[in-house]
Amino acid sequence: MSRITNPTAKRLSEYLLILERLSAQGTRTLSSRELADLYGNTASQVRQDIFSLPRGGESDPYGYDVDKLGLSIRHALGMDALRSVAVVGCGRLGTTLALHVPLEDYGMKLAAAFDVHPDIVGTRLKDVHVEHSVHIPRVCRQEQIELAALSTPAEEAQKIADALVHGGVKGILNFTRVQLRLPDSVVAENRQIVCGFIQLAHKVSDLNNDASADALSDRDMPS
Amino acid sequence: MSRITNPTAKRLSEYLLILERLSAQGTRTLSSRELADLYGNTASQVRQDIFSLPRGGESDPYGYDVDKLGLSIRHALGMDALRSVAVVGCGRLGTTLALHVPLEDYGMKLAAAFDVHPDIVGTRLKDVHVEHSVHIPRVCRQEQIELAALSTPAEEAQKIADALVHGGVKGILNFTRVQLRLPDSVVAENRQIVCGFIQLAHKVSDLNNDASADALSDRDMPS
DNA sequence: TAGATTGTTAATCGATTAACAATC
DNA sequence: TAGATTGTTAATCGATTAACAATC
Repeated sequence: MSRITNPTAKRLSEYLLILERLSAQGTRTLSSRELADLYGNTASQVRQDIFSLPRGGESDPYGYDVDKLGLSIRHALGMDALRSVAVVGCGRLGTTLALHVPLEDYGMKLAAAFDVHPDIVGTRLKDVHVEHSVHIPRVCRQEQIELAALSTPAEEAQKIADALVHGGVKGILNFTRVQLRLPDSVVAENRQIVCGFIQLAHKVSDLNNDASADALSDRDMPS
Repeated sequence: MSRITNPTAKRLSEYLLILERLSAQGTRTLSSRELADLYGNTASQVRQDIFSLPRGGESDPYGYDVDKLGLSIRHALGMDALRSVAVVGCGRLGTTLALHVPLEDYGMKLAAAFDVHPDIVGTRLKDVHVEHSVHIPRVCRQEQIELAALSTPAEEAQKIADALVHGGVKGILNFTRVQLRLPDSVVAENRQIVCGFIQLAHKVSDLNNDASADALSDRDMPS
């Protein structure tokens, strides 16, 4: 069914943030070119991405309706559902995830939280009480948890992941620095923050190289 | 120069985490197949990625030396440098970034932190004092900040980004939900956490669709 | 109408996978 | 040696870009 590839899904989720901002500012309509300029890609790619949505965008020579396009994206990306999410590892990062990520706005809700530390177990995070990680399989089944964010120390990560799988969790957003071994029926999305910094640093050096290469070729081949 | 494409750089940074873990566990050597199994891709892709490193891996029919390969990756990704990093927006997320991301292990160091809140300005984060965001341009120049993590509220994000650009910052790791407008000489890497959850949810539905499609075709075409 | 814009197909580009000779 | 493994080139696959008829 959903023939939305991963690169396209990534961009669609980011378009959605842009569309919401525009909508809040009162913009009713925009063209593929305008969205491309805001996002930093090409109008052609924007149209191709929208073309992959089951419902397309809107009308012909007036561009897209901001709100309708947003709804199309939500629908296509499965945000009509209400998926239950657990946060495992309620240290600084886990707490941040639980408190500051607006899951409710995107078809998800925080439905459980786990930790092993006695000072943290029993405290409250938003609408849930932090339970001990030994209860992961039971509570996940009870609450029908579908997705989990993993923000434990590296040492526990694989064991916790195994427990989540036992609990019937289908997707893990992995912030730990270990590569999880999971059955084929469960997907992980890696979000090691340090890798973000590394990739950024590489992009910056790349930019410098390009720039000096350009300068060089400008020198070598005078127009 | 650096003909390392972005997909390859992403994987290399993740290989590096795996290699460090193996090294700590005492593994001295591994083959492209072993790394592929751990990472979840193909041996061919691992070899292709390593082939793109200026220094290759190591020796012939014995696989790669774990530590040397790690060093090669570090070198290729520019971690020999010591890049100065600033965190802007020292709320929960910013504090987490400053305190828990092991920048020092990857050729970076926290060299400045900024916020606008009176209660936060003047406090200490690791080795730096949090300064008021109005001082961003000056302090960034002083401290030669190259990279910044942006974890402010959405409303301030663009203004802060402009200030960072004025301060000579070359790369921004953007955790805010706004798409930054930046000159061509500055790169951004978007890390909106909510998009991570959305993409994970999409992957999960995709998996379900595949599974039911498989079941269907199993039914339709008996072997 | 003329101009702008989409939807969609075709062409190009880049990234992944396959293949295999060389090596130990 | 035989078997395993790399380095590297070639083939395939998928994603991006270009093109353009249809539409208002």
